[in-house]
Amino acid sequence: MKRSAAGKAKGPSLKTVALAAGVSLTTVSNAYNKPEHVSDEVRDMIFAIAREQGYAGPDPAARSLRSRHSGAIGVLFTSQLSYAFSDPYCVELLTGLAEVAEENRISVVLIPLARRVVAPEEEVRRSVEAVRHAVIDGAVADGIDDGHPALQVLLSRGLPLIRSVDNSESHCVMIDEREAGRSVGEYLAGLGHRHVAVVVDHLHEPSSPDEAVEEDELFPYSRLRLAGIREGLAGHGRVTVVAARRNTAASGWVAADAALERADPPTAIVATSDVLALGALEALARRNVPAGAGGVSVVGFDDIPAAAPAGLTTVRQPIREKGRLMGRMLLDSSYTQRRMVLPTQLVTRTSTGPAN
Amino acid sequence: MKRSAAGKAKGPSLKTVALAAGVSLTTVSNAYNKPEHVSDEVRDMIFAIAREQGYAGPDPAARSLRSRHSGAIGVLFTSQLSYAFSDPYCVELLTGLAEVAEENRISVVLIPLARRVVAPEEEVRRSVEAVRHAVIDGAVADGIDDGHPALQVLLSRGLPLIRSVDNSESHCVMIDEREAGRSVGEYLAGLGHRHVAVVVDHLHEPSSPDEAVEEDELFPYSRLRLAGIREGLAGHGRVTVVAARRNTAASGWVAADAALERADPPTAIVATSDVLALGALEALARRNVPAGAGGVSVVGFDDIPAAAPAGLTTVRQPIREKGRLMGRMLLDSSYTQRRMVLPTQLVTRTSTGPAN
DNA sequence: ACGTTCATGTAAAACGATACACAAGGACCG
DNA sequence: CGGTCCTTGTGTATCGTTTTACATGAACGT
Repeated sequence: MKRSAAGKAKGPSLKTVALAAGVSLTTVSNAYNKPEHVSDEVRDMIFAIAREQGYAGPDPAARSLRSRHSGAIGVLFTSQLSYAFSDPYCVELLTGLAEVAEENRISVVLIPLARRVVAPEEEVRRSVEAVRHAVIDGAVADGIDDGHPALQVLLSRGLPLIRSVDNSESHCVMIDEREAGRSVGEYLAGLGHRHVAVVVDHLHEPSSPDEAVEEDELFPYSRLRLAGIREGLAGHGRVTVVAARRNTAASGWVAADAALERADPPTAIVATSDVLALGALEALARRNVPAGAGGVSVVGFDDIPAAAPAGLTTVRQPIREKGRLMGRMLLDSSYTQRRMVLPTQLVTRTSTGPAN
Repeated sequence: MKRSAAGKAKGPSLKTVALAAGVSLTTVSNAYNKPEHVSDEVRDMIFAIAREQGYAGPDPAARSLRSRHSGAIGVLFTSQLSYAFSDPYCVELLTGLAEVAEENRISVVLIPLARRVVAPEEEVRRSVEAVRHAVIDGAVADGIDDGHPALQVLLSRGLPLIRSVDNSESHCVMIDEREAGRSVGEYLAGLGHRHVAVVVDHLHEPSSPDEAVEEDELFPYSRLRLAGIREGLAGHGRVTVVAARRNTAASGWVAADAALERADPPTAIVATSDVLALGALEALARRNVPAGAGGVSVVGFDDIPAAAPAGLTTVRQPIREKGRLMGRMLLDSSYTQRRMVLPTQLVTRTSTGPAN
């Protein structure tokens, strides 16, 4: 098994295999990609020689370059990957997307994005690079605000993009965020609530929950939900906005606690996500204030799996289905639809009741 | 803004930009990749022309082909992606890995693998294809049994691979699964348990929990844990093995229930994962049998986040740290270590107590 | 004034595969 | 027997970069 050490020791390639097999480049390529175009004998012979040379099949990068597609799609996150996995909403969406990707035999590339508004220049540059370098055929971006430079790059690369916010320019799968908020406002107004605290998920991290909230800097969905809530309350009640530092139960706890601490505490707390709302429930529990009837009402959004066990009233949206649809819209060319609005539904549980 | 329609309408490329800017290909390339090698003036000019042409920067596939690296690593799962996200162990591991990937500005490609032993031929072929086509610089494979064809492909592609099972041939970050099992066996023996049911996560789906379990077909970790448990009991007690169809609480419930239904019910149930163990707790609750002292003891493995709230006795392993280390071993070239064994620790909670 | 270094920039050769157009030899058909 | 397919293959031209090695002129110390 001695090997001649002459010549440069380059790895095996289609060429070396073709040479050894005495067939053309194309034939070897076909053996891998279009087995039906090559006779069984020749194909087996080629594979045997490939194995012998330690050739693992066509190089994916070269294939992608030449064929102009890669068999992978990207998922853009507004946050760190490491955080995304702890967000039930993200996980659920990703699950739906992954289902479709699997059906289509496509793999999924996770790409974290910096938060545009506040991220240090460096962060943004970094996420643009990530998108620039990603070998993908398209992407899904959830909850990323318009004009994030990374989206621009994606678009100018000519890649299809599916989003979850309303935008006439790109395809999207969305819910009517504002309407969802309104249903909550109306519901609370109907229960007699006159002062509602809204815990919002903030784009940047405010130094304290008391800091005035710049509504420009909210995530698109937070802004719309907040607007909807105000609309739904329609003058029946006033709103105090409290910012959470991050979309975690702990942050929700802190923010809700600050609201309850006020001289004029609210009779209801709405959080722009269930995770925050669960934190608010925690805040109430620690203060021995009951949630719902006879105490302070709490409402969330999304109806993540943990909401029901906690008795949390929330606005349900079909998260997993949303992920699936985004995937289909991206991968299934028979989907001609450009824009899809999914239904939402207020699910009342024990965390809400009439105002005290 | 009329455009000459002559010539083929190909997209912009380094070449078109270089031509329009009156500089060489290399210079344009450098403007993107080695900004310090190009004067500010020229660079800005190049970017301006690029923007004008709608050029989004060097093509990732071509870059990968030429430079021989892609800025992405793969994660191989034994299961469907859609399922992996609902497995707390996976999520935790992924989180750790993602942290490191982010630090290194590397993106993560999710690649599902078919279960080798039983998967239909087609499934295996499909997962091998997925690995073949993935544009990655290396991969992490957790809990995948030796000799899975996809691993072979990866290896013959010459990609670095980090695994979580003991194998002298490849780098790995692991725990001493057997020892972990033994600690449970010894613990239960010490508590006086003489009959222990072990709920194992099975590679294939047995038709019923009563079916004889082929230990060859267990996941590597299940097999080792089971062996460890036997060793720990060391003749003080006997073991009944029950197979769960999948690694979910529901399956754990069914399997545990079957064990409890026996003529000679066990006094303790060990499950090879916390998820299964939580299902076992559920089974006890439904039967109004207390868990732990005065009832049936339940032990799990891994100490996932949900274990503590449930009072589940379990063998803790530093899952997230494991993910981080796998990532570092793959990405940080200063990590020369080939093999790393992480500590485990039996964490006793309320789900265990003396045998009745 | 001379060699050395630095800052810029250039030219040409890979990188490894797939698409496209076409060819040889049978089979088939009327 | 001539034409038309079908099967199995073959060459060759790209795909769009990065690399490697080299060129140019200015700056600089001695």
